Amino acid sequence: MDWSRMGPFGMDQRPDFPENLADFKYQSVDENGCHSVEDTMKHYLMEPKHDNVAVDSFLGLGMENMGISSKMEEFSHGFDFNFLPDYGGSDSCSTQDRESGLKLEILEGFLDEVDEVEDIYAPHNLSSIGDHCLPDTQVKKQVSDTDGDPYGLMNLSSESYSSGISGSIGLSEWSKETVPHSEFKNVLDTNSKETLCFCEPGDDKKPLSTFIGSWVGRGKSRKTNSFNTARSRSDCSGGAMSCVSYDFRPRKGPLRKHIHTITENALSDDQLTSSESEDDICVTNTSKSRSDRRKNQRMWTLDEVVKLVNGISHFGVGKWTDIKNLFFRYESHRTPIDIRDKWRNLLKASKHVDGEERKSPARPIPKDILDRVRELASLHLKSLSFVHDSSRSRNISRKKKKRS
DNA sequence: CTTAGGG
DNA sequence: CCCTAAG
Repeated sequence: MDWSRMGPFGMDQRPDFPENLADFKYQSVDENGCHSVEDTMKHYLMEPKHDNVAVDSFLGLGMENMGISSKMEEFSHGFDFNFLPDYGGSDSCSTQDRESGLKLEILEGFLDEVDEVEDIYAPHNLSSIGDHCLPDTQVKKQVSDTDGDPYGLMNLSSESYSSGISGSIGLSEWSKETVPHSEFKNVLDTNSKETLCFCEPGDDKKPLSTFIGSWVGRGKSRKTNSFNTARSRSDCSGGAMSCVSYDFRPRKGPLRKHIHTITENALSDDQLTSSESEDDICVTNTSKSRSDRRKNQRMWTLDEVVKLVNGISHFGVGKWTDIKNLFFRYESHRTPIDIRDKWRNLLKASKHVDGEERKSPARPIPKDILDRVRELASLHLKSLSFVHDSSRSRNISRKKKKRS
């Protein structure tokens, strides 16, 4: 395959591209005049392949302005596309799994049509949990097969962290990044993916009930919001491809009422006993004191921090929504704002390091990560000043034009 | 809606 | 983590 001609997702690997057109047809039966098969298909066929992950935004530097876009090709050659999920189904999923998954997807599609309440999902196939955890070993092997682990990521991941790290990109040292395997899965795999959260280490471990709870969307227009990619790629929330919002964080105001409605309709209370759902249920007093606020606080795991840093080196500083959608898609908490806040804190921490590590923070951030934070920060500043300079030069040239 | 900044 | 104002 000629990878150089492909975007990050590859030609055949659009995450939301239906694998089986015949099956897909069934889904698109539409009585509300939403999407005809043809329309939807056209949509899929015509749209650019990867408007979400622009290669040239990898460095967050607006490289096209720096005149290195011509190098994009050699750039692409440098990529190790191993991090891409295999949508062709050659390794992790048997064809059988895939088919049954698809059929269930169809059923869910119907349910989705019937039920306005935002997407309640059951896993396609619980047995697929194993399948999805399985690539772990391969994944790790890949990492060690490529040139190692410059940021000690492997050390950060516990043994059971099966979403793992599935590849690296052969750029300069600083921009070498890893992309979480689980983040790149097909929409069809959505639920099995949520199961991957089981395997995540640290205090973020989610019990089954959480897992169930997070099938319930947050409601509101967050549907397209938290699933920005869906909106930008094609409006799949309209019918055929159902998109899930995993945002389940409690909110003040009318939204809370909505969540209650959903949960009451969808799940019995004893199913909602996990930490995450508890948050939703318990926090009924709308006016929270400052200490109560902390109840919602979820410590950032090291893995999350790494993901954040990777996300920033991927999209650049400020692309919080992009980072959320790509790297934190299945962290139901962690809104783009949270991510931004964490970055701000990291920045603070990275600046403090040279003085004395004041009061040795409870959860010290590894030095290499802080180094990377600093690197990215300085890079961001550079790009800012670059923008500034270019805009200034533009203005100057405008003035010159005006004169002449 | 998304982001930045302040609390 | 939350709130608000600005693009």
